[in-house]
Amino acid sequence: MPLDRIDCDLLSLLQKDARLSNKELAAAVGLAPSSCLARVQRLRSEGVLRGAHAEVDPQALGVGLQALIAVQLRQHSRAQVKAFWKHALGLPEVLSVFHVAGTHDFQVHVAVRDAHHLRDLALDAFTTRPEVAHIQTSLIFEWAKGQVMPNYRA
Amino acid sequence: MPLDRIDCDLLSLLQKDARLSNKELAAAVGLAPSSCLARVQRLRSEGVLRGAHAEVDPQALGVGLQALIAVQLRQHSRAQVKAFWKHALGLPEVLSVFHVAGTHDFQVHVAVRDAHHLRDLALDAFTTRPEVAHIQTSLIFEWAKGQVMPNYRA
DNA sequence: TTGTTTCACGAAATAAATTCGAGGGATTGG
DNA sequence: CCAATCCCTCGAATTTATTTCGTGAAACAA
Repeated sequence: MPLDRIDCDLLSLLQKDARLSNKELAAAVGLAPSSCLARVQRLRSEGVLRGAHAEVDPQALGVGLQALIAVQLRQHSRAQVKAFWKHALGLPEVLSVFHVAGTHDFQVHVAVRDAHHLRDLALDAFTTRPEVAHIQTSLIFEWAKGQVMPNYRA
Repeated sequence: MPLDRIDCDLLSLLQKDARLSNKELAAAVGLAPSSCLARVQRLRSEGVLRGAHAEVDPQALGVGLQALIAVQLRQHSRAQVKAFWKHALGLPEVLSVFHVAGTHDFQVHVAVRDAHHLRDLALDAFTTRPEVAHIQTSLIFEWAKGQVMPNYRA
């Protein structure tokens, strides 16, 4: 199941705007709506297309500050890694979690109300955890996402 | 323009699954389809809902490796920051860019084919840049996104 | 009270998604 | 070389959803 050029175009278009109608999509890739639909359904059933998520304005939700929190664990046992992973993903303030190799073990992207909230979060949800040895918080000035996942199969 | 409980429910549902039909959405929040549509349209026109993006399987696109590249600039002039920002966002390998305050100036999330590709990217697109003083690359073992942007207005 | 605003509803009109049968190439096997 | 098969496409018909619009009820202000 290789991806041909039309599949790639579909993936690219839907990553930029998942609300494109099947009709618009079909026109954009030069296919009849029924053929286009069949392709998109195939991509979904194969797991290449995993879903779609709406993007909301953080400020409208009262998010005034975002930060990256670098976390170092005390030990690198599988149990501790898993425990922290689950804990972090369960916090409402957490937007995403990276488990990384390097000087730190995790980078956690958080969205908070303000500096006060960030301090409380760091102290209550990170520093006090038994598996956490050390954290280092970096304020985010600006944050942007690339348009699409690169495609190395093209 | 305050967000009431129904607005928040809509935002939450659409962040989890932007492909929900208006009909399903209406049923989920207990509104008639026409009323639900009016709310979603209002949220869009107000800029609270910014759009929707499909999620694709990185492996299906030949992405075998992801990394976080921490970047330190030589100087912290506005010109250098802006230059690097634009450069990074223009690279196809870049998924997102964080401009941060702290020991580093940027964290760049990249998706590459393999270790070779990562080395080439680091050397050709980061280290050789005039405004870059130093980089530190961290392999990503695992990466997960939280479900929704937290809502501090509720 | 009275006027005004806001919001939800449902029916009708419009438009879209989805199903299905059939035809055109290309590849495979005889 | 021919025939059979497969894969993908198309377009019309059907089903389903989106969108528009007029109405009316509740909340609020004067």
